[in-house]
Amino acid sequence: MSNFSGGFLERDHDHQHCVAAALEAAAVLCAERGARLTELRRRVLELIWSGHRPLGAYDVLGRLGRERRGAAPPTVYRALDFLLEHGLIHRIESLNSFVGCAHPDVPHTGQFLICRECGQAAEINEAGIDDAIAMGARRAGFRVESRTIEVEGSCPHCLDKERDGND
Amino acid sequence: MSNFSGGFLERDHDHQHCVAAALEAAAVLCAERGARLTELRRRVLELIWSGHRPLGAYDVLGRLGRERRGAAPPTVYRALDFLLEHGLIHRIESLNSFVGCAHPDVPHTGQFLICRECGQAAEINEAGIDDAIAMGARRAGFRVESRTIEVEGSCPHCLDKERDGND
DNA sequence: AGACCAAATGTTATAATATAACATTATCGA
DNA sequence: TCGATAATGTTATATTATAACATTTGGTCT
Repeated sequence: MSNFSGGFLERDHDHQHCVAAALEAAAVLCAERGARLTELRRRVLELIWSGHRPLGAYDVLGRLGRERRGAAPPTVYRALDFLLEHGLIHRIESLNSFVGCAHPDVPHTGQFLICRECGQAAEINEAGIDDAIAMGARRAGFRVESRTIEVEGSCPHCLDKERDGND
Repeated sequence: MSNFSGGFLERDHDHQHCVAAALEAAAVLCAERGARLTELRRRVLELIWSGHRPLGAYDVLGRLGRERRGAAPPTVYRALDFLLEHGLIHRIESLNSFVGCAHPDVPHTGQFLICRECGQAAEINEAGIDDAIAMGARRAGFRVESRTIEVEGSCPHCLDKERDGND
């Protein structure tokens, strides 16, 4: 599989289905692990999946607040911690925000392409990146425990728009 | 050059010299560019170079505050912005902190190995990483504008200590 | 069912990181 | 020296994140 997750990587993206599939996968995975995907956690995951755009904790809180009284920062951060622990979402360090993971079943650390125009983030899975990091670490005698790989730029869709505006 | 910058990458590290060299390089570079490396900016750069440990803005502020009355967050953030603009420091996204750049003359985006034990960060320059990212981006039709590459783990020095404590 | 325990959530307060907006001071070229 | 511009000072506040303790919920054991 060369394409990995959603957004601008796919030509015809059925987002309804994409969200439903993510929620279903999460349910299955939590059941397998005996982890409790409560209503709150499920709802936070759904909000994060509402777009392929990383969402900040306070964005989530804002949307949640309208429907659940008593929603406060810890409400959201605890749900996010749970989702992170189970690999259901990734944190985007450079944006202080969170995005859904399409392959929570396979342990991995994310590699992200983030569009500065439209804000969408796509997760890729380029073995060469991890290989090259392993190489660099080996040279330095360094033991790798986790990686943060976040690439900013312009997504194909926004590049097209740019060309239409004859750039 | 396989080693790139300081800290645990070098066997015998003369830190006095390392800081002095960085400050001198900054002075030269700013002179060339007609940029003003003021006393404040120079001092902030020096504080950041005080170790190969990324320093938070408020750490810098704390140290600065003792010697300069009227130091406030904007004081520090403005100096940091200047240093970032001129490539004299890098921002470590995953730590919300800042670390000196040993090669400000060569435009590049940093690749960091960050030790969870001792907190030191080393900058490496592994062409294969950028190549692999370029490959992944090309596959996705994505134009790369900047990269965040931060690898967490254990540095050789801390791995040694771990073994001494018969791990 | 009832009692209990642990996990999840609610609630209040506050810590840590970052920026906005406007006032003052320093520097440099004309 | 004057005036423009850049740098810094100052005050206030926005944004992101966590601590600490109270309450509720859900499952388990008898």
